[in-house]
Amino acid sequence: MNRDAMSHDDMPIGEFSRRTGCAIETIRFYEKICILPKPRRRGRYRLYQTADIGRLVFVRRARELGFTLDEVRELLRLSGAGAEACGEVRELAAAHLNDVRARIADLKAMERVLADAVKRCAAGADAACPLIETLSAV
Amino acid sequence: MNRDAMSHDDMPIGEFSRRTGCAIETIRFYEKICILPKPRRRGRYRLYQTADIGRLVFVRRARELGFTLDEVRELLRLSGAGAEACGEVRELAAAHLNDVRARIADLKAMERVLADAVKRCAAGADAACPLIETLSAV
DNA sequence: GCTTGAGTCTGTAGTAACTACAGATGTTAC
DNA sequence: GTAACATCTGTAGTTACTACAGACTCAAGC
Repeated sequence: MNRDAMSHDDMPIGEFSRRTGCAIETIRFYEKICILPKPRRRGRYRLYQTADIGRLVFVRRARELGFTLDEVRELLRLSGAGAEACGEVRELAAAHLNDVRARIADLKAMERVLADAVKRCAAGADAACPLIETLSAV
Repeated sequence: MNRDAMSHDDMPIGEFSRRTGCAIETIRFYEKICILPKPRRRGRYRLYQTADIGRLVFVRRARELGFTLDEVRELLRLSGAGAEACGEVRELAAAHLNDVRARIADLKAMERVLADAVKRCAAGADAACPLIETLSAV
């Protein structure tokens, strides 16, 4: 077994994990669902290269922005397609932005109701618990 | 088989579903995980009563406010415990409210980044796609 | 040479809160 | 009688991981 099967640029999954901030299990998971390509191996051990870091960081950032993995797949495809894909990317992002805004609106509605009930509860002016009353059928 | 096993107040799951706005499958699911008690049966068919509606509506409202089913279980327990449980209810709700606010903050951070990237993309002043650039490693 | 510890491997199951069937059985209307 | 509808049980799918179990590999120390 040739030790030089591993070049100076190669790193095992642990280092790849540290350098991308992505958990080892998540890396293997991304490989299984084809978000990341199958890496070279040295025996049964995966070998990653510095150049692979970019793609995984891209994926993690997209996830942090709330894109689903299906959307991330699409973004990865478009990111390799050059400038003419920009319109499609924008459409995807704009749709996702709408989604995010809708979720914010939903959460704000929850917040209003909760904050009001907690406040009334803390004030203690009500006979029954205002929170339980809010939830109970009238 | 006595048809009067069903009293005038009894309803089958379909009507219970319509009157609570909760899907039939969800009702059976709630029963399985003990959010709802096992109802009486007429043969193999479930029978619900008008009085059962309140509990399910309570559950659905709590869910709409973003409480988890574990929290809902707790709320149900506390709602039967009378006025002295009010403090516990408030604590639970206040913790959940914090959670909701944290999620709003996360989503707003996403919104800012996305909105900015979409705007720059639409302006078209950049050479590369600003959205892809945002996601790519620097 | 042997052990110990760290790192990695595969594969499976668990999480949350449903949702969507398949395939059987029961009830109602005509 | 038969067709249409309602209900039944049980299982599997969804999302994006996370957490093992149990095996294997490798380098360092004695």
